Amino acid sequence: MTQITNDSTYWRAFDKNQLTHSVAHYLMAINRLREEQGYARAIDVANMLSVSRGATSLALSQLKERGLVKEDPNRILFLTDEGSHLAQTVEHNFALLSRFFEDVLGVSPESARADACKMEHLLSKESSRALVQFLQLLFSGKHCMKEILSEMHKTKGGDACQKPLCPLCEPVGECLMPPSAEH
Amino acid sequence: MTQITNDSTYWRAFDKNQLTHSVAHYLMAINRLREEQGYARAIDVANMLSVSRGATSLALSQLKERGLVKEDPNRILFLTDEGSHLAQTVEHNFALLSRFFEDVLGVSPESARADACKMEHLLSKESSRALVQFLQLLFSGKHCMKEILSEMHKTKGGDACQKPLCPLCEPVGECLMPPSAEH
DNA sequence: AACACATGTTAAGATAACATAACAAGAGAG
DNA sequence: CTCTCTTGTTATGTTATCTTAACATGTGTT
Repeated sequence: MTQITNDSTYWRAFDKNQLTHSVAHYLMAINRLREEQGYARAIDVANMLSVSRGATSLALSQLKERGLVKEDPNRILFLTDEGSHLAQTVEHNFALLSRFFEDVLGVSPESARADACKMEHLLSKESSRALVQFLQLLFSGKHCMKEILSEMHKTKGGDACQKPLCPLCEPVGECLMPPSAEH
Repeated sequence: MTQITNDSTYWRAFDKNQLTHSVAHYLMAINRLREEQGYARAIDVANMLSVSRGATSLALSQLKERGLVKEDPNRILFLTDEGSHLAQTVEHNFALLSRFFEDVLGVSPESARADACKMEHLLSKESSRALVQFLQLLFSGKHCMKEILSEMHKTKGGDACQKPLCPLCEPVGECLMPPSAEH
């Protein structure tokens, strides 16, 4: 019985994510290119993501195999329904998360977007749906929702909690507030 | 001018994260082992994370090089101050995120933990601090905070918004609520 | 002392992403 | 028609993680 606690193998769910950060961005790039310039070629994707043509070529061939991307006879790329659906999901998650970080938590726009970008492809559908509900509620304009939002925006830079831990930190046994030093 | 929009190279901040998902878990494993059984050897870490001894040996030698882990003459592992600090940060982020998902958003415990585990090492300090404040506020017991929480817990499974988009979805131009299909 | 088991290290191979660079193929310029 | 530029593909190398398997070492038992 060497194994005392078991993180077991669960922490590696991360790797087995069907949707990689990089895959998500290839799909979204195709999406955006088609919206913004009407079409997407491999070179356009490479430029938008600032990766080499070689990397793009390899990535796209996998995406074609997986049935997420196709191309027409002139090598114009497009997303299949499945690819399109995935891209949209990730875009929505990005919108939700950055909205939450920026407009609810009051984090700086750059940091909000950076964090959202890192997590956009990791949010489960369940959490995504719940987050939509939550944000709808907060932005419903109701009295106490406004109160919360204004409270968050004025109380910049909270403090660590003291000896009797606050209701948030109490179950953990120590204050969860990170030290204020920057990154 | 092939480059129309620029995600530029910003989306790859993800990769350049000093703290990898796997590094975070090696550090936390050492931490937990020391707490729970008083010491941590490589084999214990391997067992806890369900990875091979080989992988663990390689990972640990990198962590030693980076000055995050050391070992005593009997090969008992311990974290340096820096390693310990990193581990604690990630643990706190996990606690925060899972608390948010489960107790605020009302997501199932498994899903909450899985999502938190994927994102724990990605949350910026800025967002982490803000999230602490926000949760402190929500759990402060104040009148309208209770209202919000109870509202979230009864309105399970919200709906897509209709023609005049709700204040949340309006800036995006489409409803952000994902389809209710599982996964 | 000799063998075996537990633990740690090292080697070789896999996968996912990237880079660079060489090669291929089509399109327009002359 | 040939030359060149653009675009895409392929070959090779790198980094980070993981696996399996072979090797090394120490400790305890007989």
